[in-house]
Parts: sequence; structure tokens; C-alpha cells
Amino acid sequence: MPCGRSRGDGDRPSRGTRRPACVGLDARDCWPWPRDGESSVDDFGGDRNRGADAASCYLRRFSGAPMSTASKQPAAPQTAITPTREQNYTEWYQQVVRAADLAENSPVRGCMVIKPWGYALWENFQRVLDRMFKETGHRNAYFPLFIPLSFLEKEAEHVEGFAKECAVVTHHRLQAGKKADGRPGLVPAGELEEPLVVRPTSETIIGASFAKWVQSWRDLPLLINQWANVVRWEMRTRLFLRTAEFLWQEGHTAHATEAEAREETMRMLEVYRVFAEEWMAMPVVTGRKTDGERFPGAVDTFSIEAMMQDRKALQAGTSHFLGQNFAKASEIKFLDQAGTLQHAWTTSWGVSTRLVGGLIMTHADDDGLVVPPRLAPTHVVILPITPKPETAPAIHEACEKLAKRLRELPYAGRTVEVEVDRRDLRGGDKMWQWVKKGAPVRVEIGPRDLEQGLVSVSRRDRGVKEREAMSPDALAGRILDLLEEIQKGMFDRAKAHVDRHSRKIDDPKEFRAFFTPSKPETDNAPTEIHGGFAWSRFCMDPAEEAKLKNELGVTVRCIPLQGGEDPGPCILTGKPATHRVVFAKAY
RNA sequence: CGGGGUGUAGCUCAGCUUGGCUAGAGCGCUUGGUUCGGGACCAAGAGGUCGCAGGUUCAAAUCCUGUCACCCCGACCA
Repeated sequence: MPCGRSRGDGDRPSRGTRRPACVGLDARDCWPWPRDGESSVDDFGGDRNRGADAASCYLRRFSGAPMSTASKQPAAPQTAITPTREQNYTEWYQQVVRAADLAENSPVRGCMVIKPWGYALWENFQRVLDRMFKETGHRNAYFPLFIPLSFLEKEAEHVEGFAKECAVVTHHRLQAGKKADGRPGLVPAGELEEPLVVRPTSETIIGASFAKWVQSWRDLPLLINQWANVVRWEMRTRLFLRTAEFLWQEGHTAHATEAEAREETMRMLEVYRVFAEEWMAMPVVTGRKTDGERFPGAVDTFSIEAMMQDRKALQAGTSHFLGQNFAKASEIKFLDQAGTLQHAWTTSWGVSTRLVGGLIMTHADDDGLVVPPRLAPTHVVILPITPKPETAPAIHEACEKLAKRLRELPYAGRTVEVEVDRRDLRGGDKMWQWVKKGAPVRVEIGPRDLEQGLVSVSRRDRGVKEREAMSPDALAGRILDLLEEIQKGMFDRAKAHVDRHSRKIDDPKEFRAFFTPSKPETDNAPTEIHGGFAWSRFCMDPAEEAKLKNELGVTVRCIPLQGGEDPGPCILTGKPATHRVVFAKAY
């Protein structure tokens, strides 16, 4: 694992650095970082961690927790993830992926192993999106992994866009022989007549099928989706955000008219917006890409852009209007009602496992992942507390009874998913594992609860140690509202973050300052979190955009569909501009 | 492909400058015990061809040469 700064046990401070018991102090005094900066207070300081600290300090005070030897050292909060978001955002991200048990690096460079909890998330993404695609008239199909090299060459811009990152298959056999280093082993044999490209995207191979399927205007529109893996040989990769192989869905449609195809493009963009906001609780800006950021071969590319907690933009989904470019390349032609032979108008659109990265960077905190209830693999985790063996059977029975009851309730297109965690682990370990995985609700049932006919309920969007006692009846009656309350709270919190770091900027000096860290960047220190979304006017000159990217690392994320029109001078050139665009640093 | 760095236990690393006992630590893992509405403690234990190949030497994790892999920073990208 490439985590030079992580501790030996991976995810929590060792004894020497543990936070001292904060006896008699207000929780605020446990907060180690300066409170004067906007970021520390608003972004990370104001969230649930402070509550967790307060509760934890309180518990320690009354549970007689010893003042550890660490009390001589500067206070550091005991977060489940080290480093924290503020200390080192990119390292924090990697540690969350690991602590939440989502994925790990594979023996193959740039590829990842998606572990059960991570894959369950993706399965939920798939389930919901697939239903949305079906509801908008699409059907699933599957096209080959291998694309003849000549297919990729058909569309000029497309070639240029992908050529540099394609994996190429040149042989179809292995045989015993001498390897490059002279040692015996398996070597490729049976060279192919024509090399095959492992699909980086499937426009061309699907186009070949569409050309056969479309003859008449009656065959249109043709609305197809496929769930697949694709390969883009990236130089630098990060789990979920950019991997050499990733999982995605790609929709491909063909239409009789430009208007219809454009309408489809926008319809699917809207599907993505709804999915991001209402299911992932991730607010997005929808907009059109500039020429520089367009999909190679597309006439227009639209995207949903989300702001991560480090204020950088993540392109979370794209929808392309391809015009007749690919129809001409693949000869997708039809006879219209007047008997004229015409090229079809096509679209394509996709979202990928990158969304999991977006989910993490939108919602996770310094204690690990936080999963929005509507997409959570498990909504409620029930933890039996069995200090004495003799009471264990009764407690387990109570747990199963509650689980059974909750599982009968319908929620977000399925039923409430409940897991009773009876693994033979220490209670604290077990609880923290579920905190790190981000399960929305934890329920604890122990002997004292059982006696009083109560259960203890904790929410992942609140402090780790906060608990509320209620009867199983009350919980069953309240759980659906509770999950929706968490879902809404997560969106509101994320939206407030976006709003806090989005601003209209008309002064070039302010613009530059906005994207410049307050402290000078040094080689080995992580970049200070800064910037956000600048809504500024732009004259759309591609040369200016390239220059800006070079100088500040800032790009035009999109020309917003809403709230962009506002004539005035361009922020970069002063020339007349008609629209504000979203400028940001991006993933 | 340019610049920098690292390869020693499952993970994170120490040891190398100045070659020399049976190659170490923390965490994790196993077992036993004490604790336990909480990420505890004590004890015992499993686990390593020191990236690979040559060379120097009585002796190489350590010195030399070559090689491979990976990481970080750049150019490219969902």
C-alpha cells in the first residue's frame, strides 16, 4: 500500500499519540486546529466530529478513563481515520477506502479489487440506475470487449482522443519459449491479422451493430444500454477515481432527427442529476462542456459536476450529443418517411465506478465512510451486547426479532436491510468497523436495554457516542422517517458546502486569489485546501482556457444550464461574454 | 517519457554510513488468562530465500555492478 504516512495498524492512533482524556474541558478545547480559518470551522470543524469529541470526553470523564501518558503531548482527536481531511486530503481518501473495506490495489498496476462492501454499493447504484434507464425506454444488451483497431480509426477525433491510452491485443496464444531476459517461460505466439483494442468505450463497435439494426425510420429510436468494464491505460491512478479498468454503464441511442437526439441527451443528463442528488445525496451542477473538454467525436458534451470536500470538481457523469459523426463513421443509415436515405443522429452517456469515489469525497468524514441510506447495502446494524453468557440467548433472540420486524418495511425500492452482527469480536471493535463502513443506523441491545424494554439507536450522521433509547416499537415506527431524515441531512450538508464555496467573481485579482493557496506550496506537504467553484464570465476562447489551466490548474468545468446567462466582460480577457461558466480545479 | 525516491514478517518501518552472534520493533494474526455497554491489559506463539542476478570477501540485509518492480512530482485523462 502506498501510504507512507499511515500508522502500523492502519487506521487509528497508537497509544503514544492518543488524545488525552479531556476531563473537565469543553469539547471545543479538544479541537486541535486553528478556528480562525474559514475551512476548519465551516467544512470540517462544524460537523459531527465535534459532537463525537464532546461525547467521548464526557464518557471518559465518568468512566474513570486514565489520563494516559500521552497527556504530555499536544492534543489530537481520536479519529478513526488518520490523517484527517485537513491534514492530508488525498491520504485521508485512501485510508477511508481501506478502513471502509471498499477496495484494494491489485497485482496489476492501476487496477483495483472491489471488495464486497464496495461492490454492494455499486450493485445498488446499478439497480437504481438500471430501473431509471428502463423507465425511460432503454434496454440492455452486451457488446464485445475487443474492438478491431480499424473500427477505432473510423472517427478522426475519436482516434486522437483515445489512442494514447489503449490496451492492444496482438496475439492469441502462449507457448513455451525464451522470454526477453533469456529465461524459459510462456511467450506470446499466434500474431493476429489485425490487432484488437480493449474497449476504452464502445461507440464504434456498437455503431457496427446499429448499422445492421437500423434500416427504416420505423427502427428508430434505438435505445440501448450496456453494463460493462472498460480499460483506459492511465498513467496515474487512484482507487475508484481513476483506474486502468473500471466498471460503468454506457447508453447508446440512435434517432431520426437532431431534435430527438438532443432531447435524449438532455433526458439522460437529467436522469444522472436526479440519481446524484436524490440517491447519492450529492449536489451537482449540470452544464455543457467547452470545446476543450468535449468527448472526442461528440458535437456537444454535457456533464454533472460535483464539488468534493476539498472543493475540487468531480465530473460525475456525462451525456454526449454525437450529431451524425459516428453514424457517418459506422454508416448508420435509414430511409425516412419520404424515402430519402439519411444518417441517424446518435447519443451516448455513461457513469462509472468513479461515482463511488464521489460518494466518499462528498460524505465521508474523519471517522470513515458515511453512506446515504437510499444506497446503503445495510441500513441497520444490530449489535448484541452480551457481557454475561447467561443473558446472551435472550439478547440474540431480541435482536433477531427486531431484525425480522424491520426487514418487513419497504424502503427506497426494496426493504430495510438489517444485519445482526454476532461475530465474536470485542464490542468496541465491532462498533467502529460499522462506523468506518458508514452504515446509517446502529442499534445496540444489551441486558439493561432488554430489562427496560428498550434499544439504543445511533446514527452515522451524528456523533459516534451519541445514543438514543427507544422501544423496538418506536424504532419500527420511526425507522423509515429516520432514514429519510439522514438522507436529507446529508444532501443539505453537502449542498451547504457547495454553496459556501461557490461565488460569482468578476474581478480578475479576486479570481486569481480564489485559486491560490494562502501558504506557498512546498514539495512534500499536501496542498492546502482552497478554491471552489468560481462563477465567472468567459468569452469561450480555447487558447485562454488552455493558458489558465497551465498557470493556475483551473479549468472550465461546465457552462451551466441554469443561472449562467449574464452578459458582461470576460474574466480572463475583458472581451464581451454572454455567460458565466463554472471554473474550478478538477479531478 | 523527464525529475526524485523506495524495495527487510500480513501492514508500517528500524538495521546499511563503519560487512561479523540465532535479522529486530510496533500494529495485525493464533492460543490462554484477566477485563469488557466497548476500539483494554498480561503471557505464550505462528510468520522473513532482507526485490532479483552477478561480483568482492574467511564472512554480505550491509560494499560494487547490472536488472526488475513500485511510489511521489510533472505532461494526459471519466
